[in-house]
Amino acid sequence: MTGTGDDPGGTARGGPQPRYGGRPTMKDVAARAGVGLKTVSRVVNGEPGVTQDTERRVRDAIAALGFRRNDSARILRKGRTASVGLVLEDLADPFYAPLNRAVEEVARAHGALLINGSSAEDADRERELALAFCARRVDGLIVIPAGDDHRYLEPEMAAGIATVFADRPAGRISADAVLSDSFGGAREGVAHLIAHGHRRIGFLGDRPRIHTAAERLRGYRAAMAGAGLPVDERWVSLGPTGPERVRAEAERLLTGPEPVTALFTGNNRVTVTAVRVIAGLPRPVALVGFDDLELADLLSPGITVIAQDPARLGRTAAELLFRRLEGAGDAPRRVELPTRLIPRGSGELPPVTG
Amino acid sequence: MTGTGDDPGGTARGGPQPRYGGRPTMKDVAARAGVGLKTVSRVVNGEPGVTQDTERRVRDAIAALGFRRNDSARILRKGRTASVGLVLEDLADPFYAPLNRAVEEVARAHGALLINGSSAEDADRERELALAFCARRVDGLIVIPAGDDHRYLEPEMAAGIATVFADRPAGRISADAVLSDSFGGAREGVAHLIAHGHRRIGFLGDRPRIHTAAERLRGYRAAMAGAGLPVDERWVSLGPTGPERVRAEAERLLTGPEPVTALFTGNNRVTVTAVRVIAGLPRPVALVGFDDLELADLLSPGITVIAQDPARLGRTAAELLFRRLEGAGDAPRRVELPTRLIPRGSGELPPVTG
DNA sequence: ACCCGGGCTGACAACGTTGTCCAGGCTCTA
DNA sequence: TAGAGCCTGGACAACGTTGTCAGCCCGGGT
Repeated sequence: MTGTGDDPGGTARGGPQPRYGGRPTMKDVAARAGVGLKTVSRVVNGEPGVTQDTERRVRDAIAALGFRRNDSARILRKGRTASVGLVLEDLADPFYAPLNRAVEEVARAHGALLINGSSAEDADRERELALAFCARRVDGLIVIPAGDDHRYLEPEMAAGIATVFADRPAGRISADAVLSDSFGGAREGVAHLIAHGHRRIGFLGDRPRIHTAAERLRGYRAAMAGAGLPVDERWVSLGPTGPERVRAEAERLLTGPEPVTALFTGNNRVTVTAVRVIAGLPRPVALVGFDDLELADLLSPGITVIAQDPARLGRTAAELLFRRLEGAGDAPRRVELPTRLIPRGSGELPPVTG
Repeated sequence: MTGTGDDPGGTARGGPQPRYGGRPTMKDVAARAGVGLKTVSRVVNGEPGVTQDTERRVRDAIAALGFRRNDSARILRKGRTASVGLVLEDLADPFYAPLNRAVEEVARAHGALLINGSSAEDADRERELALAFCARRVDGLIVIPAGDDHRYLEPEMAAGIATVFADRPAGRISADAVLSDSFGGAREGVAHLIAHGHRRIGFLGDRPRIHTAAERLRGYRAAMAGAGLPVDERWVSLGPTGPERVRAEAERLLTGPEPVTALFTGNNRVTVTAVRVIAGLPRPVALVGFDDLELADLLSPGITVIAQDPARLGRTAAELLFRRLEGAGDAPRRVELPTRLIPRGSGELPPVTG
């Protein structure tokens, strides 16, 4: 009898089930409560000017129908979406995940939802995501750049979508950016190795078109130059950070007639691979890595790192974003957050050859 | 002189700039191109029935005004949002981050965006997030439950929002769920310790109202019972997984007159803390942990774990979700994914007392 | 008896898009 | 040359909500 086939009501009890396919609307609630449309709107939004009795009737109707306000319509009408978009490289990366979470917390504190996506270090995909978020009319956008040309965002920013870049600066446009001090951090890390007696230090980093990678390389060179040490270009390896390439490069640097006695690794993925390679060698190799790692203190030796604070990076970027949304209209700002050297053993090993 | 000629190009120069506050709309584009509104819509959506010449005029106008379709309006009109919501415990948790990413990838393959949020293991916050996503009219919802009563989602599900639960089953409603075999995994892990000679095995887990925690405890008891071993209730510690409590409990189990010789830890956070405690002890303590850890193989001894595959969990849940969205209407399904024991050393240590 | 003010309420337009439907002009055929 | 049929383009309503504004009712002041 209650066939699912031609019975429109389907789910609930009897009563005036509205509109076959969809959900009840304020109009339906109004009809059931015997009030006007706008009165329902007032109740739903907690606006004043509704008597207790009317409000009760409306609330009963809402409960009976299972009404929930359609935010799409609300957004269309009001123009603000109370949502921010975040484009990052990889949601699953242990460096970006805390950043993601920090942005979420700030958004939440401002009553906004978070839409996010991974660019997979692909400029086209970054663009595609950012523009999709803009089409959804996010109020603001935080971008961790994969590409190096962000002019495509100019119309959106001009149209009022606040945009903050994080971890890396924007390319070819002027915009807010929140960065870590990659140059200073790398310089400090390499200087630390030099201070422990190393002269032949390898650098394993990401492709130099990535801003942070270029900065870290610059820091490496600055530290070497500052100590009056030459850099053999064969000690420098830049490229994709997949385990295979990094493994091969690490092995190349650490074997052969004149191996390096220490490695500086440019980010967490590279560090992990390098640690695995070193673990397979008979002699100890000093290592300092950029980015902290969970459990880094439990290895023997512990891994000495230049730690960034990804959560702080995200929080700072999000706070700047919301300040912009609240009207701060001064010139684009560039915030640089400090890094911190955490000595744990691997960076304090003396040079060993052979 | 390029083709754009003297026309106001990108952002904002002269020209018929419409509507002071906002962005250009299809109406503005239509006016500028000298065509009807619907023709613009057709061009934007790649619908047939527009001559090349007209299309060019429209595209020029779009470029000149910096028009981008407002997806809020589109969503309102079409009823589908091409977005899915994901409620999980913590975006930054190394277990959930890959799950998040996997859901994103599947959503992307289906042309949908992802909205997500962290419940922080709080039932109210889970509810708040899920309902906020519903108000945005996500097409589907993936929930990693924090609470144990999901009846609040019934109206939404009845109204057509497909919902899949992941990692833990729904409470008090019937719904799709994708789980790991917590019971079997824990039983196997504890049996592994027993097989290596342990008789006094401690269990450090999360609050038992969390389904996975209860299942893992059940697995522990089953393994002990299966070997005919008694369980001293002082060996079992359930509660919040903050480092302080876990540290105190681990120390309690491992010291005193009759300490346990091995630990089974109920999730990645607990494992990490337990490893730190053990590292501070003079004698070796065998350990098997639920959930894999990055670098677990590099510790000495390596950490033996029961590995789940969080990415697969997310992928499976998302695929099931989209199957539902494409119309699969059969009864709620419960998928259980296997776990895998990865022996690395810590689980193979013999019992040592003292 | 009349008017005024304030508190409630509802009718209506608007947000920007898409689906429906019809008009006009063209080509093709008889 | 007229009629049929196709192609292109536009007018209009609808999606569900909120802002504006006007109307109603009631009590109190004149």
